[in-house]
Amino acid sequence: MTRLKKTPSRSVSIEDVARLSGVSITTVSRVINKFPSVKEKNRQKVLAAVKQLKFEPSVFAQRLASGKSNIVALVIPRYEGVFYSFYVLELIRGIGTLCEALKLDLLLHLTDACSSLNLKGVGGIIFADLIGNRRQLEDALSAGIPAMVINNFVDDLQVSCIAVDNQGGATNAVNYLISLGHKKIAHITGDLVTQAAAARLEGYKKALEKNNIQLRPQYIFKTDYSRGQARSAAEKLFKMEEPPSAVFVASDAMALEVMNVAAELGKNIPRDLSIVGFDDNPSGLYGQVALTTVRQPLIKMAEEGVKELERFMNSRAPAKIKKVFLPTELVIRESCRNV
Amino acid sequence: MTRLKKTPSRSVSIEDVARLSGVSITTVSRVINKFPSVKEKNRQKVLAAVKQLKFEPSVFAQRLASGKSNIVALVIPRYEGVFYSFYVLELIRGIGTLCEALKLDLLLHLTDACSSLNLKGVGGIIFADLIGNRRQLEDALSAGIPAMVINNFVDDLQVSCIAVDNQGGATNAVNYLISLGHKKIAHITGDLVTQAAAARLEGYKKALEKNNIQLRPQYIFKTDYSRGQARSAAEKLFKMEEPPSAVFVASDAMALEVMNVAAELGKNIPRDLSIVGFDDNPSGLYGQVALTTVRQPLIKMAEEGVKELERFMNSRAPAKIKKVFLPTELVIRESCRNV
DNA sequence: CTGAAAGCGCTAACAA
DNA sequence: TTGTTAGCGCTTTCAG
Repeated sequence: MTRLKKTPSRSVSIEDVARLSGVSITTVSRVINKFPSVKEKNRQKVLAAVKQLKFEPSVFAQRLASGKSNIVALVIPRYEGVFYSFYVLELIRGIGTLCEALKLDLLLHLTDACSSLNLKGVGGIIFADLIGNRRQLEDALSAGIPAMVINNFVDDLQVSCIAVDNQGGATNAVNYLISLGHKKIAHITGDLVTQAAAARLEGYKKALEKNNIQLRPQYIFKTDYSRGQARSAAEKLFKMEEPPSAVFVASDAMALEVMNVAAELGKNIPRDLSIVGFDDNPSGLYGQVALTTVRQPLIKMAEEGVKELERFMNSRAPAKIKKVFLPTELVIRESCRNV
Repeated sequence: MTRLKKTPSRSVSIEDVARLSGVSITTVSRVINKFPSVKEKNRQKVLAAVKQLKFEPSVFAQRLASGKSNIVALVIPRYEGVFYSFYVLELIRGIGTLCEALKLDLLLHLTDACSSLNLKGVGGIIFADLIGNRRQLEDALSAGIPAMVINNFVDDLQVSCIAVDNQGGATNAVNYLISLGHKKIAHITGDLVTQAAAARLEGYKKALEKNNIQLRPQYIFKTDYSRGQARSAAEKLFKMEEPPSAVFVASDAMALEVMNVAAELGKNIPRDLSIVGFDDNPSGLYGQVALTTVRQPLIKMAEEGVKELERFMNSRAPAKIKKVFLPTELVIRESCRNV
């Protein structure tokens, strides 16, 4: 642990500022906290002293005295595979950038499900996904700490959440393929331990059902979101006696891998296979044929999550709980064709 | 800002524990901080009370009173493109996981170069890369805050750093190609604003020079690490009147894109082109032909960085500065052939 | 080995 | 509009 103050040169405190500017400590505090009641002249004196002394208030003292915290903890379950996904980084990026702007301290917790978080001192918590770590969420809730869940719809707990409408997105994607005349539509799932992947599978099924297309179990390939498993799935798919004419893939990264396999097998996209991905990962634009995909508003989800949490943190009364689904958008590019 | 304590039920403090266990506050504090001098019997009483009351010390009070902080700030420059790289996520993962284990609070700062960090209260800072934000580092240093730089070798500042031997890695890669008989070796660079990409280019040049192979400027393709630019580079490369027989690519992601382009053009890897990447990104394993690459110890770099920083934070005396290069490892797989 | 007392730097009533 | 006075919850001399 580092000593914050060196023994000889104590760092400047609010008292030094008060002395230099000739007002009381309280007044300095008021200026710092932007109380409107301070006389302009004093404000100026204090501000000048602050600048001259390069004073920065001690956050610890502030938090101790006020009982307030502007620390936001972001909890990411460290399950196998999260770290090879497009979305975690997008989420971190979105949350990190907004916290930076809002002057919130972002505490990153990569937890496994069983460890318990040190909740004391954090002002609010954002749970990114919920994979085996519901207990951590329940702990936070029962400790009365403002909490938010993103990328996961939680309907059985009193907590705000903001998730992507994965099922709707998947349904749209498959409906689109159907509208193009496809009947033999496969699906390469993500890791079904995640809510998102499960919902996409559900959406796929719904779309087929609504259109009276019989579901063929052999057209569903379960994976863990990895490129490796996407590759095996694609290889099997192309080898089927009755191969599908289209496939809806649960992530762009996997969809790209399917395209690679196709290229290696001498298949043409979209002539031999129409493909729709999910994510709107920029990588999808770079291939020879641009990938049609479902855009999910990750950055928006991250930002809304932070804003909503901040609302909680600032409201004296327990804020109203909101559970929202963010819509997706089908981005039609070149990887599908009419049949 | 959230109130940490509800008005009615004050959270349990050290005083409650002292009262319940019948000793002084001081003794409780000693037990918490594992002072050896407490009588075993008292220790037990205190520990029992702590458990019964579910007491957790307030980190703010601790920090305020002791002047110590176990907060580690991770500063990542938010420059265009970092967030599409393999390495940032690896770094976050490595650092996050270790901090979790070491009970250090990880504060994530995605900064732009010009904003100044709120350094007050952090116990130590890790700078991941240094891109336009040297001033932030200098500020930290002159504020006397323990700091570390990772993924960037800094030789003109009194600061410990731990970087990957990118130049050596690149040289090895190119030497390997040369040993296979290649003379016409191209290089697709990364974003030369990063030290890593610049060093890899340097290593490429060194290897050619040492082997008396004349450098051909038209064989060097500058990119920003994006797949898009890798694609254009690859397309140009294949169209050259005298195309190279091998290419050293500054990242695996880009190398994979080169392979995609090759497949689309009906070229075979490694028959028509030998490829070496950089990163040992797991994606490199999934293609039809596994990518030969240079493995860089990202997780190790992250972990060493945290450990080194902790050493700083714990030593009263200014710790000795270390500047280290971590070696890379050439991972030979299937994407290169003899000529 | 233990405890009393003095802060750490700031905020928040309450007066003035 | 401003200042006085208590703390916030813990650590740390310094006596005992």
